[in-house]
Amino acid sequence: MQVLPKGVRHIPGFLDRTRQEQLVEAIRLVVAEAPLFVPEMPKTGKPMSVRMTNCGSLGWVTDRDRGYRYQAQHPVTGHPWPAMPDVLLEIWNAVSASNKTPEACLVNFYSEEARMGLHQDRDERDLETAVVSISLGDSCLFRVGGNTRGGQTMSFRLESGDVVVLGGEGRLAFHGVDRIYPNTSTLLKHGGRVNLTLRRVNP
DNA sequence: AAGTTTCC
DNA sequence: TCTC
Repeated sequence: MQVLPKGVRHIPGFLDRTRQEQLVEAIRLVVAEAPLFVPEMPKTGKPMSVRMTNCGSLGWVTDRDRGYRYQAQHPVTGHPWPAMPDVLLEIWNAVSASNKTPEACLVNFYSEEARMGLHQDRDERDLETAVVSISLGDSCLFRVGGNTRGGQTMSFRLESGDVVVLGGEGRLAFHGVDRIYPNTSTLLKHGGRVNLTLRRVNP
């Protein structure tokens, strides 16, 4: 019997099709203003397989020279990130159990081949407020474990419209994306998966 | 180290 | 707090 780690909440089908389409349109506008870029691993400069952008007052970025960080400007255009769409704030308010507002929405685009290795979200100064993750487009195999790298993990499928909340004991759970299942959704005309991660950065 | 790997 |  598969049991999610404590503090990890999977809400299948939280967003209906209309809501998902509303989100896609909002993200389309974000990407038009803040183009997707290829993040680099610290030190090595090795490109990650996802492409990303952000909206909100802060965005998560990484490059060879400066590593993982939050900053207020797009690393390529130098412009401020687009505002957080209201639809994202509504979802945050519904599931985060926080009175604080999210400062960052990281937008990760996964092509068929993209993966995300197991990691913790710990670049935020606020490690108490939950992290909220929204899946759109193609399904993926999501892996989640405990708060140490070597521990037990489990995996399950995430589908378009699902929401995952990492809160409480689950806030620092290791998690990643093992694979994308191509052509499993009609939401995105050109396929692929979009993950939206809402985070509070400052306490 | 959001790196290797767990997928199939 | 800054950096990876």
